[in-house]
Amino acid sequence: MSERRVTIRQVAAEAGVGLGTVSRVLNGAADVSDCTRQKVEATVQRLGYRPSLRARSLRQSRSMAVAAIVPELVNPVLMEFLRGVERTAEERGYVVLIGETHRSAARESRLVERLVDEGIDGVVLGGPLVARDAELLRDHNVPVVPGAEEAGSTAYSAAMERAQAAATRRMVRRLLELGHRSFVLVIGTLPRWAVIEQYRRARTGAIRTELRRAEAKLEVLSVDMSRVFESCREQLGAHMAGPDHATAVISYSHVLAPGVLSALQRCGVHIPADASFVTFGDSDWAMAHQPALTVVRHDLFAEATWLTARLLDHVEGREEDLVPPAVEAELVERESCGPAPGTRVASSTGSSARRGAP
Amino acid sequence: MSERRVTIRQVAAEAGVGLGTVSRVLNGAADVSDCTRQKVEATVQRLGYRPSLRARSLRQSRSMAVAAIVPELVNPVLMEFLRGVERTAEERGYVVLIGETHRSAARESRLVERLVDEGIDGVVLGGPLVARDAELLRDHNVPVVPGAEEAGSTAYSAAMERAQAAATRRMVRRLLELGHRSFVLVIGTLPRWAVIEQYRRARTGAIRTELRRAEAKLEVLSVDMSRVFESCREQLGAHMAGPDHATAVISYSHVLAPGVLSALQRCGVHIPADASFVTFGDSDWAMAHQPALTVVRHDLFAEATWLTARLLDHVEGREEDLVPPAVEAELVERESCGPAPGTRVASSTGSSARRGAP
DNA sequence: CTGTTAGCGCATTCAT
DNA sequence: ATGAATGCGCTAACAG
Repeated sequence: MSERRVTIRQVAAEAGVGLGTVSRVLNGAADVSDCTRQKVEATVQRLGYRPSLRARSLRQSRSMAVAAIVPELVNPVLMEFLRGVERTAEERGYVVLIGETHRSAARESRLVERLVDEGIDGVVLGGPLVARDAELLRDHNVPVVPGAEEAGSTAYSAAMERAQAAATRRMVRRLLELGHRSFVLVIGTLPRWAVIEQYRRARTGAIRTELRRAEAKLEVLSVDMSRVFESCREQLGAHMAGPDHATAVISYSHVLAPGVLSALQRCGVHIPADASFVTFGDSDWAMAHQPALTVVRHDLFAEATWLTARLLDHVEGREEDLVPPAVEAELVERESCGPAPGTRVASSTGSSARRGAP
Repeated sequence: MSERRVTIRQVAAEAGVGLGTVSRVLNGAADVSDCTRQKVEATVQRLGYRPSLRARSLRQSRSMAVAAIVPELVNPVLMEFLRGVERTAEERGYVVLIGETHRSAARESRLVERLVDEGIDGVVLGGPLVARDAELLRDHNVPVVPGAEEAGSTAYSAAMERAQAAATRRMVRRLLELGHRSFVLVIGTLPRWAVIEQYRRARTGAIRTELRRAEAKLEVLSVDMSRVFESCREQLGAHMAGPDHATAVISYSHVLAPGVLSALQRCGVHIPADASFVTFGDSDWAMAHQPALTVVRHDLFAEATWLTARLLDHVEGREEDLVPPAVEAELVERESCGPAPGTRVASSTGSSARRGAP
């Protein structure tokens, strides 16, 4: 129907009022007479006028858009994160630009530059940024959550790490309690600025500490993320064929789990009879797997929701310093963990069995 | 560092050249002397100047941004779609706005209006749109792929439907060949404008046709998407308890599969001994499941890639009418399908065994 | 080759 | 309460 974009001038002309008046009506300014207001609104309707957000953005230097930067979109766990961002942004009238770095510093830089040039209102991070990009953002006064770890770490990321570490420790202890003494941790090879690097440190640190204390063995296997299945097969095949192979297998990431499970099966390792299995990150599939998978679950959706709300508060000037929510990370025990082969376990104290939907 | 945004004027002033010259250098116009070009570039560097994309957008009425509209982000299959869009958009210098309708008409409308106002360059659809929104887009000359089905359907969606139907038929025939005569199709209850509605029609149509021809029984179970696990348990529990329960279970969607599998297991149904299982949509988890799942796979990533490329070609004026690619949909046979209980099967002709990563 | 002018569509001063 | 002017930062069309 409409040939050319209808502008605010046309509305003004058609309604026989001044240009600014239309603007006032649109923005719900208080001081407009009911008479003119209705006249304008009618004209707006009739002409099918829609204000141009880019003109508005240029004028107000606010774009009502935020960006979510994540390493990759394949990871369902990061999807949860993205969902959380999208949800709260949408609720508050913002759109979200998706930024996938593909774990490439070059792409990340291009992306961040583009976002800055776009005049984005803020960015929420699903993973760490290389220093240069973080600086660029800071130099252009683009708010970022979680905030840069100036002098250590922010209250939020500290809480997050603590939660991760705590759940991880519970997981390891439970495994030790079940008699396991030989562990293998399967981890994806990643560039130095890996997925939510803070988590990584928290997790691996907790595992190492607990295991050292119990004088248990830990082998770390790095698999090639670009060929997870094959790589898992090779690495685990070699390891499990060895004389004293692990009886407890920990998958560092939700995306790794299928590869690890598949490899284990091909090695003829039965879960949980021959070995126990646990992974970070939960999903319906982990629940439906047979046996159902024990996981360390972290509610990234909730986290993203909270972070985004915080970002938008900041953007909108309203600096309510919300207390960080209880960042939840929990051990969900299901069937993939059992006593180490040839072990008799007394009781399963301290286990927090959960089965609810993820 | 930078107090205020540095503009093109400052660069011009600092470099001692005209305003337009800087613009020319920035846009790589041919007719600039090397001398001035270098002078300008140096100044740009020194001042850390970054052109404002919103000003540029306003002027050129092109935003270099496209939107991807999907019903939901939870579905990993739609994620694949989103990945495809993001990938090719990024390659060509566009950013992508994510639009999640949450399967709500109201949200969809808000979203589309916002996108139109934003002056988006185009939108790629991961699901159908309500008529009103499609019109709004059309009225504002926003290109959309897949195109509206004017007078039936576009060449593309026709090809897509054909591919879906063909793979679905192969799947059903294979099941019949294995001796199954009683089927159950588990499907999510959705608003009328469901996920990629075209697929749905293609799939269910193909299933019904094949089954009718073979005089086999089909029961359709609708589960509540908001509580998949519980709903599956109830529905399937009731059905499988009946006297002549199905021996072949088809899950309509990838997100449904975990719920269905879990319910089946709780019913004491062993796969594939007691019943065969197949789902639409593949993933690492489907491969790693025990038994590994037979699936009808459709490469949504490839599809999104192609669609987006086509959209951008259109946006950029270059109207190369690419021939639709061979839209792949294939039956991937794995271990979750076997002969119907009490049946002896001759050979497994016509089966296309595949095991590659998804 | 380069400087100047005129808007893109809007919100925001100012006057009235 | 409202109309008129100013400019957000940029590109395009025009002069020189």
